[in-house]
Amino acid sequence: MELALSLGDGSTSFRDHAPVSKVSSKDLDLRVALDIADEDMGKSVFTGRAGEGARSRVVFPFQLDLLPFSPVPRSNPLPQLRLQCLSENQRSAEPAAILDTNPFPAVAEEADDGVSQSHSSPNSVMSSFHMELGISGGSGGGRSGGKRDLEAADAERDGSRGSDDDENGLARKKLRLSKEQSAFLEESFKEHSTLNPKQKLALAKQLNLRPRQVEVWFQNRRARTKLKQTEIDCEYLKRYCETLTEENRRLQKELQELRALKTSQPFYMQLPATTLTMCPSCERVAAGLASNAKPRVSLPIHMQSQAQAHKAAS
DNA sequence: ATGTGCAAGTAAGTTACCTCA
DNA sequence: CTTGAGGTAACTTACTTGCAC
Repeated sequence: MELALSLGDGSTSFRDHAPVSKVSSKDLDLRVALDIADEDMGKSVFTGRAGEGARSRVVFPFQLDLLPFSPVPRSNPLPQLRLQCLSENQRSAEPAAILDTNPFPAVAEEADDGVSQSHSSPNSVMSSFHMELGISGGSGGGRSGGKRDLEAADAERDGSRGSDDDENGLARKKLRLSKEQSAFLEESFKEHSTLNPKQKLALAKQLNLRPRQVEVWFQNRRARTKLKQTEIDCEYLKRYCETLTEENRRLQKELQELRALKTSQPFYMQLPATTLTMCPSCERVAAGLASNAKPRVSLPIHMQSQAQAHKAAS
């Protein structure tokens, strides 16, 4: 058993070799797999304008296994996030299946579909979307509505926004997407977490939603993904901290033993440190410890900068 | 080549509605 | 029936980027 432990300096390229760091002991089995094709992907996926092809393809399967004490069973693992920004060609590809159980004709691409789209998802028993007249306040529920120009611009942009609602004095009403609509959007999100206008229109048409609804759904979906990832990161850091604390405790104990050994058996301690190692069964020092042992635990790349900053600060 | 204004896109944060225990 | 919590659709704001001038 090697005792080398480090936060990692980020020099390890996860791209070049198997991105797995593993720590094993009798009470710990922690495995982190990280595959990042673009190191600053965390930013690059969600920034910049979609559909410009600047980033042809970013794939980052993120897998985190925390065993055996993880509260999350392996049968129901934390979500394995696999987000892709597809190339332009892939983006333009039409979804294989068409899901449209709506008896009403799709009018999502129409310029001023606000009212007509109030029929959105009439097939859904879950849907509560209906435009109620006579609710005071114009734009939804006391909202300021101070951005009329922007909303108008948005409406003009994709022919979907609530300006027409406002003009009609219609309050924001919450649409509950049907299971079919949600499932289809989820499938689409798996293929690409951002949409170009063409895809947005196509999805809206297929699902009989307004393009703005599809856009909002993807925005919220990305936010949920990020939130979930943050929770995962937080949980991992927590366990990582516990591991470090435990290792620190063990090293302190070992140090005490070595000091005691030095005073009682000075000849034994004349051996070079590189020949010392630890017996895996009794966890006491023996010969063979590598002085240049590699770090056995490393953080995911996207956490390393934080850890280093923290390290530097302390 | 550089600066500026605009349009379009996104993330982050917030609000409001709906469902359910 | 009421209520509070949680989920989520819709919205606002701030920022970035690309393009035309």
